[in-house]
Amino acid sequence: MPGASGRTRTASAVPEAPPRRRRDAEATRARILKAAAVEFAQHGFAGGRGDRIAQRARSSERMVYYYFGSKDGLFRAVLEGAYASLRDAERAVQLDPDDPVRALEQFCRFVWRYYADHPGFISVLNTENLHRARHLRKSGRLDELVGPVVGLLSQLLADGQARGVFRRDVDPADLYVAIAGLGYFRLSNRHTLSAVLGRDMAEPEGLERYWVEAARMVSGYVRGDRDRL
Amino acid sequence: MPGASGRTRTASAVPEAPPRRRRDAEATRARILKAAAVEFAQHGFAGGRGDRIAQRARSSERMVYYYFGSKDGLFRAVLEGAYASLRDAERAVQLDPDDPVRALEQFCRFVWRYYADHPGFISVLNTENLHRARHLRKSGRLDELVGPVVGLLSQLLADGQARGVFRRDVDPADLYVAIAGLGYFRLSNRHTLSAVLGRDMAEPEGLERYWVEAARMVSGYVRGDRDRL
Amino acid sequence: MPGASGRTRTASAVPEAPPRRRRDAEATRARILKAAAVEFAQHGFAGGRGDRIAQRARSSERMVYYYFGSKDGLFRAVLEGAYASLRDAERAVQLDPDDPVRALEQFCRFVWRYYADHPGFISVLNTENLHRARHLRKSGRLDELVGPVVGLLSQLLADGQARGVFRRDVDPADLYVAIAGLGYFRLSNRHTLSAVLGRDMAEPEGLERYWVEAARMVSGYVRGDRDRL
Amino acid sequence: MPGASGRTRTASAVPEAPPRRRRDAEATRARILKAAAVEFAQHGFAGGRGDRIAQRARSSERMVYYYFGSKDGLFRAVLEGAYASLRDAERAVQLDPDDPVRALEQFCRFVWRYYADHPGFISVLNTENLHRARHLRKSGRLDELVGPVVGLLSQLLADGQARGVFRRDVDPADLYVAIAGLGYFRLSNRHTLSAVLGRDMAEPEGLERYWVEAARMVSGYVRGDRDRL
DNA sequence: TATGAATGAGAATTCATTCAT
DNA sequence: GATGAATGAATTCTCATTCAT
Repeated sequence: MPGASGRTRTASAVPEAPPRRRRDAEATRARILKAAAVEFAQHGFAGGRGDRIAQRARSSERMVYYYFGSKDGLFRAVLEGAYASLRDAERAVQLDPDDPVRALEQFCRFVWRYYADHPGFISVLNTENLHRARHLRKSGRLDELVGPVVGLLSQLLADGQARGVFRRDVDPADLYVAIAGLGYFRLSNRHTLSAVLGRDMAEPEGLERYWVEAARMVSGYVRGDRDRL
Repeated sequence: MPGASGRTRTASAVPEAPPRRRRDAEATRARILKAAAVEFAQHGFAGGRGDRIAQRARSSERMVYYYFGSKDGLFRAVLEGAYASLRDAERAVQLDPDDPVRALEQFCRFVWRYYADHPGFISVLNTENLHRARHLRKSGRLDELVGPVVGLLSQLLADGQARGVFRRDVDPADLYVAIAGLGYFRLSNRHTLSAVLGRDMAEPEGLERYWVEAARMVSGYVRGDRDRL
Repeated sequence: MPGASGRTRTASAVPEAPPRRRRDAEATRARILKAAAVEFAQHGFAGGRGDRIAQRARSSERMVYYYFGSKDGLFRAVLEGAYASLRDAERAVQLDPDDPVRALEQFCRFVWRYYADHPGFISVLNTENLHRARHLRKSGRLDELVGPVVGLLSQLLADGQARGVFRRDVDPADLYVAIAGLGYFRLSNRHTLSAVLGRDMAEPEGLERYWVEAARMVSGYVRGDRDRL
Repeated sequence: MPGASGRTRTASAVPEAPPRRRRDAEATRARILKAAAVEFAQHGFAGGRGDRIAQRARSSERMVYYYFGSKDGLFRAVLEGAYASLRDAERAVQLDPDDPVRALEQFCRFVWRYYADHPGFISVLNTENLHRARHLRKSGRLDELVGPVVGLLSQLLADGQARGVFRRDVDPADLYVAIAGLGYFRLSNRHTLSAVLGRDMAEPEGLERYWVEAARMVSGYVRGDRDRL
């Protein structure tokens, strides 16, 4: 658990240990949220257990309710956190401004790598979809959270179109869904796929090879002047 | 349940006999299985409730245990049923034997339509992945169930390659994953996507438009001689 | 606890011990209901504890939910039982058919004695009124439960009026409320009254003396030709 | 709270001083007490919630404990307030000193109207009786609070007896209980009575009609020389 | 005087499962 | 083959209250 390592009881001489604030509400809340993210990612919403969350957060079940009100409230906070993290990452993406083709590949890579690096994100999204997005719809912070997602891709597309390297009849949202799907499914369903195909879907080399081909697929499609099927 | 139908004693000639006990048992079992499929699809494994299953099956919780032993056993049966249904559908697919390009599109369409027509399949797979495929691995019927999935696509690819219309460096399993992902993700995550993108991801016209483009993407890639990105 | 006395483990020779039926659902249910009546009478609805009920019923909390579904359901059952008991008692009252004045006094005595003999009835009614009769209104068995209450008094009044011994302008329902109030309040509020008046309101002699006067009050009023105040 | 008002330090001459702290404290305390009275009247003691009280008082749960020490202490304060209010109202009653019969009716009317105007009083008394008057007995202010209640009626009775219009064998405490019961029960049990009798027991016209008859009943009884039943 | 953080104990209710016939 | 009764162990959530500043 990152951040948890430095929390020693007696203030040691180690200077980078942050001075534990009074009765550190923020830290307690954050630990609970983090623990909940792990728990829900591992077990889903219905399978997520309050006592395990409390234990992992080195807090009590009571505190979970103190800060988040209910299991639903807690899950909503986890979900919002997941979207907020993605948004923050998106804001930090660097896309080559001079080469739309390269930028598109960078975009794909960013999205796919994000999925690979954040298995909890996938799991929480799947769980939320099982619940027909009811937590998300109750959130109120939706607009704030969703961020640039498609915007980034739209710009990129427009840029490529202006430069004449991308076809003009591509719907940005649909393209986004396609790109996401190419990366998401393989990881989301890696356990059943691995069982069925007899090959570990998350294994780095295989994943890299897949991403290369997937990027080719996307790129070819977006540039794809000639293909009429 | 496939294969279960033939388990009746050779039907006697007496027509006015009341529906045989054996039949009732099979029917009860089938109703429970069906109800469980719906329940697990709607609520996941942990969220699935025995009493609701019993009620929907017009049976009792006791019978659920009588026939399936445990909740895990029941879920496994549901999962096996889901794979068996897909396998049966796959066996029935008709692909144009003379036109690999067309056959590839038919293949994509089949897969995607299957997902659209069987939302429970998606949900149960997601649930099983949350559980790291533990039911599937315990199944024992895996080989029997998985069926031709990739085989079909491999053949198709080989055919197209032999005819010189498909590139030769395509990994069938990876292509399968890509195709599946293109169709799966949009439906699997339709609730969060709909909330975020403000557009119903499962709406028929939008879906059709998306499939057209996705098929183009796949087709272009597989044929895609020239594109080196 | 009536009925509980004979429940010996090994069937003794005592013939009046009812043979404990198989896994006696009816008896278990009845024990829980009885225990709940005591608990709610002592502590009200909110103050009533499931574990105490289970313990007193020599059963488990789980069984409470098995038979009554919820705390509200249990309270409703208790309430219905309370009304049903009153109704049964009312049905059994013997009023002098030849002397309305005497019958009226018998009626009062019956009502008041019922209150004195069933402190739990008073307590449960008070609790239900605190809850604005929400359980009663949800009951569905209301008509069946309420029974002859006012009917009995109406008849009695009509009889006395026909014989010329009762005044004609008496509203039966209002008279019922007055009679009930005269007996109910003293017992319902006996603890605060006892504290304030420094005298035990439920003490038999005092109660008897009070009833005599209260009956005089009612009787004088109903016969009370002359008094115009 | 009576007597609490004079606790400010002798007001300084500085007029532009912000509202004094002491005053704020009193006001907060008063708001909490008021909110608690409403809460306990609505939900009883066990059902009364500290957070709702705090919210209604625009204060915090912490303050409730700050001022009243415990839930029991708070309820005791509410109860004492209820009795104090009744006592104050009793002190202000105007009874016709020249006409005992009229005075008796005025007394009844006062008591009954007080109940009708203070439903919270009834509810809190019922709650306290459920708790066998334990808060009242712990109060210590009992004598101070109970006030003239029966005294007033005793005097009235004595006066009427001296004038020869009231019978001499009436016990004042019992008469008080009878009068109170006549008015109390109808309102205390109005929800169940309304459900059972199908008529709103608190509806003004019906209530007035009832009171007229009840007063007749009391008056006839107290004057009631002749009636020997 | 005031308050945000924290909490142990316990509340109602549910879950998957087994017993006994 | 079928079923009603029963249940131990959670599980979510609440309650009244205290701590630390």
